[in-house]
Amino acid sequence: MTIETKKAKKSAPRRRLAPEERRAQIIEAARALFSEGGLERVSMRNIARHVGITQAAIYQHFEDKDAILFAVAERFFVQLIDRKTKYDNPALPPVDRLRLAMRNYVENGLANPEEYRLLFMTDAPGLRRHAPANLIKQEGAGDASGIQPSRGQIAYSHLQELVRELVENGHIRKGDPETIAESIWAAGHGTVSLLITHVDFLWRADQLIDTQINLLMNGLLPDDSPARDGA
Amino acid sequence: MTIETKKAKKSAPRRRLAPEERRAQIIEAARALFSEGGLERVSMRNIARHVGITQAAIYQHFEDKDAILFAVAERFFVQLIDRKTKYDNPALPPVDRLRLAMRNYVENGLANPEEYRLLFMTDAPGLRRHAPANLIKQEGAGDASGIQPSRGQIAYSHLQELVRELVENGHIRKGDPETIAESIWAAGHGTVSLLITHVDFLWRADQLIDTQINLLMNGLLPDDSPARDGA
DNA sequence: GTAAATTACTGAACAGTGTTTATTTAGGGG
DNA sequence: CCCCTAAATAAACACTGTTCAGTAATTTAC
Repeated sequence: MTIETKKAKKSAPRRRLAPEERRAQIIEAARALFSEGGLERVSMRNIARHVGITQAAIYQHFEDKDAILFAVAERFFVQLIDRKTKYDNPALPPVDRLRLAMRNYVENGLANPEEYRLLFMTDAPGLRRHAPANLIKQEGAGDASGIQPSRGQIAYSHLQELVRELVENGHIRKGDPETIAESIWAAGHGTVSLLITHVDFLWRADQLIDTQINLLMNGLLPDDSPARDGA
Repeated sequence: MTIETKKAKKSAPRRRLAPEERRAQIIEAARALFSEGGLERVSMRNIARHVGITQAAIYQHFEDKDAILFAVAERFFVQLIDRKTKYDNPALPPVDRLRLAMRNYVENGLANPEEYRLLFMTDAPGLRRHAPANLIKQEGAGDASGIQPSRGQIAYSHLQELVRELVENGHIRKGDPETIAESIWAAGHGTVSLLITHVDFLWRADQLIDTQINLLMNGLLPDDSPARDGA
């Protein structure tokens, strides 16, 4: 109760860490906060509190908040690609591979709703500023431009390639592969996006996912295809 | 330069308006700000500035910010339903009506991207708190519960009814009408949602929309339907 | 016509946000 | 051992939504 009380709150001894270690701590704290409570819970002060430093110290390691979020978001694509290479089998009939790819996409989205929302449903030009190039699709991708593609671009290019193959070999109706790939993405994205946003809507998720995939495949496959229907 | 300077900034004479008039002003200001610069531009202080009052005065007319946004959002559904009753024709073949409905939905979404994002892509429990009931789909909708449906529910019920009719009359493959309606919504939503979010992606929007609708219809229609294909 | 009640409105404050600045200090290299 | 780089801090800025006591303009009551 003395006048000295003001000085009583002595600041904790300053602990200096190797940049890469601190960086990892920050990303991990952000990731944890993010997937437990969404963007709303991720504030610079909150991250700093969990790491044990002050908010301003973070700027020593990241340009701004979006740079942290971008680092968190990249994990999503890593997972998506990991799961893809795990479940996909080039020996399978290409049509089945497309089915699997859609399932994989939807399930990965539903399993990481916050990351999904951040990457695909938020108008985040700030976020995209930190991507090596375009987050998803790159102009003149495949050419010899020096920029290395982001993980999002890699993931998308897998779909592009698969569709191109399907069209070339006549496994699906003919059409512009580029547009068809976009359509497939849109169908999958619509499903994930609605399910994670309108949680009070009375979805029967499994049924919706099956129906969505079946409808799309039915629309894509030629009438004489043996893989048709089922729905 | 006198000491009086502090008092020099005389506050403008206080103009008191009828509540309904002020309310309309606030909604209009919010709507204008919103559709020109998105949610980011809509702040209580910004709205207040445009109306010519202080931010605190708004709380005399709206419980909170979400209540204003809800009022803005309702306009979207009004438009959607208006356009529907304008372009839809019960005399048309039901399959064509579904095509038109999808087009209408997509175009209305693309024409009002900010409202679309707010209503369908944002996790806004606060917004939904102000809806008379569920924003879109109501448990036991159609029964004699006293709650009157929101405009979103009305719009969605139009789709439900159309699909039910199509299934009953065998115009599309059989299946659970509820799930099929959800699938159709998901396909349309995916398209709108991607187009308005990933603006730097190199879409060919018109082509995508056509393909998406054709794919879906092809998936829905029985093999012997004369309305098939085209894509 | 004047007094009383109602309420739209103001100004100031609170706790939070992302970011910037000047300053301190920890820890490794010469 | 000292010095210097850079990681960390404290404090501030401008913004956010919201609350609250007090003021003043309009409506009601007599």
